[in-house]
Amino acid sequence: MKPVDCENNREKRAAPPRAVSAAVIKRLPRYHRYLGELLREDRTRISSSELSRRMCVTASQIRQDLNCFGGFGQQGYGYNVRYLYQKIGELLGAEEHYSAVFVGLGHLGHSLVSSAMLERRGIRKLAVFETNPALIGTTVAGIPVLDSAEMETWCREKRVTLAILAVPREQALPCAEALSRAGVRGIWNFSDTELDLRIPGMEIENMHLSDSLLELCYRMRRRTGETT
Amino acid sequence: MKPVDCENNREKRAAPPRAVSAAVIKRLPRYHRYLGELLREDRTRISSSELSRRMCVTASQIRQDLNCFGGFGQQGYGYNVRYLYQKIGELLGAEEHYSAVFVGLGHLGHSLVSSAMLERRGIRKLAVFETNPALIGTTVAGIPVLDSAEMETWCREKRVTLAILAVPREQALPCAEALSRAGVRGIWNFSDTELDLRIPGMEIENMHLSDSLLELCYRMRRRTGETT
DNA sequence: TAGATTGTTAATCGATTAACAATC
DNA sequence: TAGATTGTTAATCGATTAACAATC
Repeated sequence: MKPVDCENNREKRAAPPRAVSAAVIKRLPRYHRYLGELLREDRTRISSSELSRRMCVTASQIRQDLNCFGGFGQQGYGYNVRYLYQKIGELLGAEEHYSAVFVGLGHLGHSLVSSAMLERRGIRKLAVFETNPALIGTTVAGIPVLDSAEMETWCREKRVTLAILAVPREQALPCAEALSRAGVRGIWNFSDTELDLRIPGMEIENMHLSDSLLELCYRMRRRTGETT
Repeated sequence: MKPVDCENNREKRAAPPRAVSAAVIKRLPRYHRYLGELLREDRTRISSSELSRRMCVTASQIRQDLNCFGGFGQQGYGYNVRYLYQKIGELLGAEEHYSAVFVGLGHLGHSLVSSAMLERRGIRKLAVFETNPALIGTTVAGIPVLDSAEMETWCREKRVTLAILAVPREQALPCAEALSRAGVRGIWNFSDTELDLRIPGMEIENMHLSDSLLELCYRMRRRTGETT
């Protein structure tokens, strides 16, 4: 596609600085992780080539990726570790202070509620929703367990933006729809089904544990096969 | 790279039927999941075009992907659901009956031990390893909790092939190395660090929960940004 | 200034899609 | 046989890598 040379064009470019591909976005958290490590090692600067060796990617790719978001580096010097970490963190919305609820308190749900990861990302854990009456009214890791029946109204009132979904497959879609109606904007989905395409306007990240395990099994088998 | 036309070439081709790309492999579990769904709906046959509509991919891609492993379909008919499900299941090693151990009994480790997913894939859960003396000697979901100090010897003796790693970051690498020495062939890694490149000869599948969460946060922020 | 290293454009590579001949 | 749909080759597209001019 050739750039049409009308005046508006310049404006358009400014707002969304050209669409960033999904491949690049998927790599951002990894950059963030490695920069965090460098920070812990008290490194102040790093070049794309040194980082590339650490991360086992090409230096070209690092420079190309980072440049999607603007010039974070400095010619002849490299990248300032703290600054770059900070910038990527901002891109990732690590400092947005989202409000989150959990849906489903099985083993997995329980462990996610108890995890410190969300706070570390500045996410507030407001409540857990469950259908089991034996659990409603209790607290888990200091978070109140509420009745799923109240979920939609409650989330709308509290302006919840993020939900962590760990319910059985059958309940996943109805739950997601209720969350969508309540104005929730993102779902981190641990239920073993896909919601992606069925709920327009909702950002969904599917954590398919079993897909991941199957992929591992495939690679293990393939490797054995090689020796045969 | 041009194929060198020596006699050996033919033989080489036969054994690994041409390398299958990582992109294709990553898609296999998803095909398996959708076929499982069709099976539950008692569908006997499906065409690539109908499946493509369901899965929101192109029919071309489906046919191309499946053909990496041989002709599973039939011209003019499509694919037999049960047969295809079975075949992909075999590819994924769903029926290999691997022996697995768990390492680390934090919240996440606990929920993984308690999950029924592994049995469903025909994987045997043999033991959990922990350093906390208060937990050693107990059982979780019927699985004995053993002392991590015994891990290497124990795994070698029992010919463990798969380990599920859910330990703090610092312990991840030493654990993985011990497992490698014990002859374990694959690690499903839930610790927040990468092992990939440091342990040759071991298949590793990293489940980076926090990377996944960060990616979701990025997309949520981006979407809000669009409206601005 | 000279050396280093980025930002960015051009070349390469691989993956996806389209097209169609083979065949059930 | 005619219709449908795969298997497979060719065309397109996008992502990665290489190269180098800009510049700190």
